[in-house]
Amino acid sequence: MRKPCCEKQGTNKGAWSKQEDQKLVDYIRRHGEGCWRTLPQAAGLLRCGKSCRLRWINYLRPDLKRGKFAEDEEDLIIKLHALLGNRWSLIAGRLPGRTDNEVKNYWNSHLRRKLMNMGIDPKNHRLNQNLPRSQNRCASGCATTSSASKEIVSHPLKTRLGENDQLSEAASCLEDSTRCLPDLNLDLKITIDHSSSISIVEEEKKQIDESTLSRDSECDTRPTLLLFG
DNA sequence: AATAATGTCAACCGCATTAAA
DNA sequence: TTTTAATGCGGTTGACATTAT
Repeated sequence: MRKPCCEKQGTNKGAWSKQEDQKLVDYIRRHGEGCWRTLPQAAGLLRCGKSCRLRWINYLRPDLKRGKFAEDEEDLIIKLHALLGNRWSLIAGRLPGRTDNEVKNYWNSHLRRKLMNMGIDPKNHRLNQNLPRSQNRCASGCATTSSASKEIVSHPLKTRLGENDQLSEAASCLEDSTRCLPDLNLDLKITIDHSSSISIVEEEKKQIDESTLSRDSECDTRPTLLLFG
């Protein structure tokens, strides 16, 4: 049996009080982030380190944006989800001031339903076959209206058994979309306002692909895709 | 006005991954 | 190389708010 992450006896749970927040913020301002295990005691908090970390990352960090998601942020989340699946921390990493928890909650409460209403399966970003084509729009951002020009370069996507099935499904969906949605420009290269977002995504996908390829290198008929918003 | 249903979001839990010994 | 502890991540839960009946 695995030990608990930290001593749980006598620790508080549930919502944080203002005083607790203040103690945590003060401590991190003085000593910086890290060493979450010892932080609670050092900061005079009756919380487990995990709880402190989560509170800081999701709520107290000064660089958090909070508030309503902008339309271009929505677009980006949808596109990144199509590429990366439920890798919320990766997705959130491309949205300055947003946390993985926030992105995940927003996806589950807003975007998922939005896609479903558009006749799109939010799991794999495929068009729902039951709806007439005129009602089907591409999930990967092309049905949105953001004015910002965007680029998503998808690296070769391949199936990794189990956890990454979503990736390959999304990839094949994107591939399909070139055929079924001729108005979608999947040619190559546009720029994006989210500064370095795409190049970093590209890098991360490369890493995913590399680990994928190292497992099954026999197949190399992989599409290179690029989406326009 | 009261109650039920539904939505939202902060926080927790358990597993996976990484780093250190 | 193996073991162990710390940290990170995604799924899930539960409290509270809002909307519908």
